[in-house]
Amino acid sequence: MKHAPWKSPSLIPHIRCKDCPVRQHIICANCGPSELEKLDAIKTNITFQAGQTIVYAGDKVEFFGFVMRGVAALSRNLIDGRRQMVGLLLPPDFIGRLRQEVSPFDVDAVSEVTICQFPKPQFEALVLSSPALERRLLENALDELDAAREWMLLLGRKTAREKVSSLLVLIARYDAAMNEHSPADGYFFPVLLKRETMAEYLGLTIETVSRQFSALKNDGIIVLDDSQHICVPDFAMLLNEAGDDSDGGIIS
Amino acid sequence: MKHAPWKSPSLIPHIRCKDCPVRQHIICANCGPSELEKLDAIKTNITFQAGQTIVYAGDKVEFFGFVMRGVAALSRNLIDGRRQMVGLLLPPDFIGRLRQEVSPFDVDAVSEVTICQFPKPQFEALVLSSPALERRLLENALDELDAAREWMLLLGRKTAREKVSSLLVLIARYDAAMNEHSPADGYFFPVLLKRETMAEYLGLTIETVSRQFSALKNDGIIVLDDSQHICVPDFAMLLNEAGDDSDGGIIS
DNA sequence: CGCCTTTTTGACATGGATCAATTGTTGTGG
DNA sequence: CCACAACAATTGATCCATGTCAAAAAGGCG
Repeated sequence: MKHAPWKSPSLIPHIRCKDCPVRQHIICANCGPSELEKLDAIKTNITFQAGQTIVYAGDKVEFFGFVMRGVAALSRNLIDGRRQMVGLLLPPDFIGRLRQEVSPFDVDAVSEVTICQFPKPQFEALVLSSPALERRLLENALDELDAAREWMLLLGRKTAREKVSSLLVLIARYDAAMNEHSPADGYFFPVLLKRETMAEYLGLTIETVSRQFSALKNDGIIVLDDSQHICVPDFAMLLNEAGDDSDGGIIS
Repeated sequence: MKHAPWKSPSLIPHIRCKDCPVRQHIICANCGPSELEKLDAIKTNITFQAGQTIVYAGDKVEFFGFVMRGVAALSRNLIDGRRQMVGLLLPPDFIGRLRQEVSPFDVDAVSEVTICQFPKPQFEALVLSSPALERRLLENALDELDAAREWMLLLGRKTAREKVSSLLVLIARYDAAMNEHSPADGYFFPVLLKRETMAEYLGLTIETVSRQFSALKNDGIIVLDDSQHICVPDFAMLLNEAGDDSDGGIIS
């Protein structure tokens, strides 16, 4: 992930804000036409390939951006190279930190990612002048905080089997939400992440993740087509393996 | 913690906003005298004893509050009673969630805690009318998010010894900050948390926490007076045990 | 002093990490 | 279409950090 062969990110044709595919869900949702014009004037669209690093931990971050498409991840390292993913960024999450010079995380593209970015000073000015924008940022931050805390429970207390099951539930739900329904029995979906990425997210090793997949398969909880496509015959069984308290909130 | 003997929380004499000890650091920092009057009219001060639960997970939360004094904690449970602390609340952190009915966490008092609370509807109206207040909330949320992510690295990848060392660094820094300086060699401080609470925070068992204290003591990293008071002869040594990347951000 | 809670320590079990080998997959050039 | 290289995933054998169970010490307090 961190050392993928270098390709430069590609500047893609400018997408006008009024034509933005995710505008309804992003910060600019409440902007009027004149504000959209202003945004258009200062933004840039960039696409990164899976595996590319968008920001290195310790880098000075000169921009502020939104994930428009794809999945990005925040990760931190310990001295000896141990690595933990600490956040997933899905549209319309934001990259960058108000009033903070350097990034405390690596930010990298898990899948192909398109971001919409703004020069930091101009974006900060924008935030000051738009309470609606600020409200958006606050709600996004609170959602991410809830997700982070959910994940702390997983990292601190769940077994490997529960961790892997929880991740599958998360992915299934996200995939279903993309298609505007809920995951049901027999649900079939692609996992998109490779074992290494899952391991970084779950605080496990690749080998343990793989073993848990095999175990869940043997126990009939999941059916593996190839290693990236999964069918869940009985969704309640999978949920049960995830170990969550029944009244627990929705994951992410 | 969860089953401490019941005492009712005490309503304490109303502290006027203009006399509030932490006002500079709290959301009301930017309010003028007239706004303070308004706040005074709707707020309540309550104190909880160490071990009392302020909010139970799943409860409907009717108020929105700020920690004025003491330490509170957010925790989540798995079905079988495994328990993980997912956040520490120190002044001026807030309790409650905009636009969210029920609490996903237990909130309980680690030490004696005084909170300043507002009825939810009125507080939400206040937020709508005050961009400064909203800005405060956003910054607080982003700080908590950073802290949560730092902790995810600890939970997912650190060894027991690194976890305990990290916690000691965190506490020493907090204690030092309270006294307006930085922890130096020979720094002496009280830990305030009992082993059980540390274990819940670190994703460990009580026994493992205790063993790591003994090990750190034997290795001369710390000197234990009684089990709650610690001296760090060489702070750099302790930092080294915490395993953080040198360029890593400040914890919490 | 005796009761209760907290902490420490010991003996042992085990889940997941580590090290290593094998198999499967994808892409490339002949 | 095959051969080969690079990568991804699985599986096996072994080790060790941490959990578990149990008992002993150390405080705190009426």
